[in-house]
Formats: sequence, C-alpha cells, structure tokens
Amino acid sequence: MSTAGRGLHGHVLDTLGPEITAGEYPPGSVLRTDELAQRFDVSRSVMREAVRVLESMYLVESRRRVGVTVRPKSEWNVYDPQVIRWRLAGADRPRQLRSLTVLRSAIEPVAAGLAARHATSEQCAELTECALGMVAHSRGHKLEGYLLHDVAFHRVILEASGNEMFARLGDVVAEVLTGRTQHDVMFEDPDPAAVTLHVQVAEAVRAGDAGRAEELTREITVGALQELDILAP
Amino acid sequence: MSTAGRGLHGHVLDTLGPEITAGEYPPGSVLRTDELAQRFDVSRSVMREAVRVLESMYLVESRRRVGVTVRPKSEWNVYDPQVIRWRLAGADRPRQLRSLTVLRSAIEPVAAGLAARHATSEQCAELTECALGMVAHSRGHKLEGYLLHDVAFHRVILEASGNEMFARLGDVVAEVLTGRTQHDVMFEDPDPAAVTLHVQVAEAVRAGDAGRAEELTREITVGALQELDILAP
DNA sequence: CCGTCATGAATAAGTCTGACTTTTTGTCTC
DNA sequence: GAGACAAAAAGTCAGACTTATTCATGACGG
Repeated sequence: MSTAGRGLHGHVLDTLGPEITAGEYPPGSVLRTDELAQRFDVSRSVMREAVRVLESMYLVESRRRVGVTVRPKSEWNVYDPQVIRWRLAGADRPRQLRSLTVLRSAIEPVAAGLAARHATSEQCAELTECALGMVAHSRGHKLEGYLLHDVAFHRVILEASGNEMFARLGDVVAEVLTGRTQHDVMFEDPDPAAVTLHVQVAEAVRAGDAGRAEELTREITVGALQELDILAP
Repeated sequence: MSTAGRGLHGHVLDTLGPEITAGEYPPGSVLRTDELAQRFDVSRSVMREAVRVLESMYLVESRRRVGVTVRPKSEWNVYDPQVIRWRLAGADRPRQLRSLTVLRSAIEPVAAGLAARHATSEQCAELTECALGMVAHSRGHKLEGYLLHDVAFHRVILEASGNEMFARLGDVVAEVLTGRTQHDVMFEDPDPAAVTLHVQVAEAVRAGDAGRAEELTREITVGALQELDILAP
C-alpha cells in the first residue's frame, strides 16, 4: 500500500521520494518547485502539496528565494512508514534492513515481556494459533504460509504489549520478515530451533511468565541478527 | 521548534494538529476542506497543503465526495516528532510520557551496548564530560544545568550506537527528560544513585565493556520507569 | 585601501481566486 | 434489486499577485 492512487501528488511522491531517499540529490541540493512541476507535468498546486509532505518527513526544507533544499540523511524521519518503504525498495536496502533488525532486537523482547502481563485470552489464543501455523508450514517448502503466520505472531506480540509505540512497529517487522523471505536469506525451510522458540514464547505469554517470554524472544532476535551477520564479539 | 512560521499552513497545523491528537474529533469524523479554510481564514490551496501533511501523519484520510475523515488513534504515526510534540502538549501527556519511557527502557540499554563497541574517542570524551557535568550540577538546585548535561549524555549514547534508528530518538528522549524536570517529578536534587550510574556508563563505554554498559543503562531506565510508577511485579 | 553597513533589485516561494473535472455516493425509478 | 441520474466534495489547473530573502551595488567610515 503506497501513496499511488492518492491523486497526482501521490504519483509525484512515488518517484521523487525514492529518488531523494536513495541519495540521488546530495544534501543541500536545491530543487525548484516550478521545474519539478514541469518535470512531472502537474500544476504548481499539486507540486506544492507533494513538497509539503516531503517537508513533513524532514527530507527537504522549503525556503523562500532559495528553493526546496534536500536535508542531510541524519535529519530524515526514518520512522515514517513511507520513508522506510522507499529506502527498503532502494539501493541501501541491506543497510536499512540491518538497522531495523537491530531495532527489533531491542524492542521485541521487552514487548514480549509486557505481553506476558497484559495479553488478553483472545490474544493468547491467536498467539498459539500463529505458532502452530508456523509449525505446520515449517517443512516442505511452504515458506509463504510460514511467513504469514510468522508476521501475524510478531504483530500480536507487539499489539499485546499494550504500548502504542511498540504496536505501531508491527508494519515494520512485517516488512523486515517479508523482505528476508523474498530477497535475502531463507532459501530452504526455516530453522527448526526458531520455530520451537516461537511455540515456547506463546506458552510463556499464556503462562504470564514475563521473564521467560522476554528471554526466549531475545533468542529469536539474536537469531535474526546472526542471519545478517550482525555479531556481538 | 514547531511548524509555526512555516507559512500559513503551518499555523493551521499548529491548531488543527493538537485538536485532532487530543481526540476532539472522534474517529470517523468528517471535516470539510472548505469549512476548515473558512474557519482559519485561509485559501483552499493552503488548507489542502495542511490536510496533505495531516494525511502523511496518518491522522486523517481524504476521500472524494466524503471529505477529510479522522483516523482512529491506532493508525496515527506516533513516531512523527510533530505528533509526539502535539500529544505531549495535550491532555494525554501522562499516557504519552509513559509510552515513551517504556520505549526508552527498551532502546537505551541496547544502544549503550552498541555504543561501547562503536563509540569514537571523541564520543567517549563527550560522554565523560556530560557525566561530570551531571555530577557538578547534582547538588544545590541546579536542575537546569543538570538537565542539559543529562540530555546531552543520552543523545551521545544514541548517536554513538551507530544505528540511525536509535540516533533519531535523541529528540524524543530530550523531550521526555525535559518534560520530567519541568512538569512532573523532580522537585529537588536528582537521585545520587542515578548520577553515579551515568558516570559508570561513561566508564564502561570507554572501556568497551558492552555488557556492563547495557546493564548499567538498564538500571537507569528502570529508575525512570519507577518514577512513573510503571512497575514490573 | 579595505571592511562594514544601507539600499535596492531580482528571485522563487507563498497566497488567493475562480473555473473546471472527476469520483463517489445516495436516491430515484423501473 | 439493478441501473441510471444527480448532487457533493475533493481534485486539478492557470494566472495574477504578494512577500520574504538573498545578492550585488555602492556609500560611508575606519
């Protein structure tokens, strides 16, 4: 689900956004609204709307008499789902994937611990269902079905943590897991140890054992880090 | 630094944004662009730009023939600095502060561990400087100076982690620490134990002892959680 | 002779207005 | 209930105008 279809300004963003996040314009570069409007064959009003959105993502800064200047990467709002998607689609996808995986390794164990305390019985049921689904699809090249349950599992954990900031990372985790399956590693069946860990996490959460849920989830995320050769020597 | 001054659309956002994030319009409420333009006495073009920004924050959704509908809170991009600021300024400030503190408790220990591995000697120097500054301002109602060094300390840690996602949370942490000092707790001098911990973290990072840096930082964040009565029974 | 401080013109964003298009939805009829 | 019609609101465009910012020019004073 991208910005496309959201009108002309969405179409402009779909090409200009990736260009900027890919670093095609060095920081400080100036873009002129009029020129951009010409380039994309849209009116200035539409172009201005697009610029406003880029501005709200801290990708650019619009100043009178000077133009639309591209901000340094360090100022970008890297938590914006749109920005994340653009960068994942671009050249520094590996780098982005590493950053996000490290983020996961920090967040998910804590979220699992909180989930063990706050999860409703419905959420516990969902969790075991997801874990069992992962088991069912763990052998025989059923990666698609496996991924589906894996994503759902982590989404439920983040939701059940009761923390809105964690909950909103569900999409990010989904993106990372999907990306891993489709492009990078994961040619054959998933690691059986990982599958077992998911089942155990579901159990720990249901049992309300926060410490165990946290520790088991930490093992899962350590596995994810190792897959990307992010070591801890 | 808010959106004000960034033109008329910024002014509109400064009032409309807080209203929406404060929950004044229940999810599903419809706002008409023309009416809003009248209310704020701006042209439709300006109002459209403001709506586009709100849309990019997932606060509203604009659909033809129906209007601008307010999205449910669960879909808001709660990592947008602007949204964070608006919510911290509004009624559910305490709730927001708790969410962010929990987030800190997940992120900062991991960041400190990474900092111990990746920090440059300049960053180590900054870190000890900050810690010493905290010590110097820890007695005699010098809360202002203390806060300044505290914020700087955590910023350096997040920066030194080498992870861009962590680094971008510097502003959030600053906001939380500032808010804590100004509004909520902290009437008298800071907890001496906390001060000591910061000094020890600086030492651990300089020594490259990741495990120790992580553990000490975890103690700091646990203290922050306890201040807000976020327990772990 | 050089640095600093007005003055002014050029420039690009910012704003407004009005007319028109397009999509969606609700209703009316068959 | 299916299809046609009409209304409503966002979407788009074009053009004229406003305003802030920057740069260059030149005057003044050191």
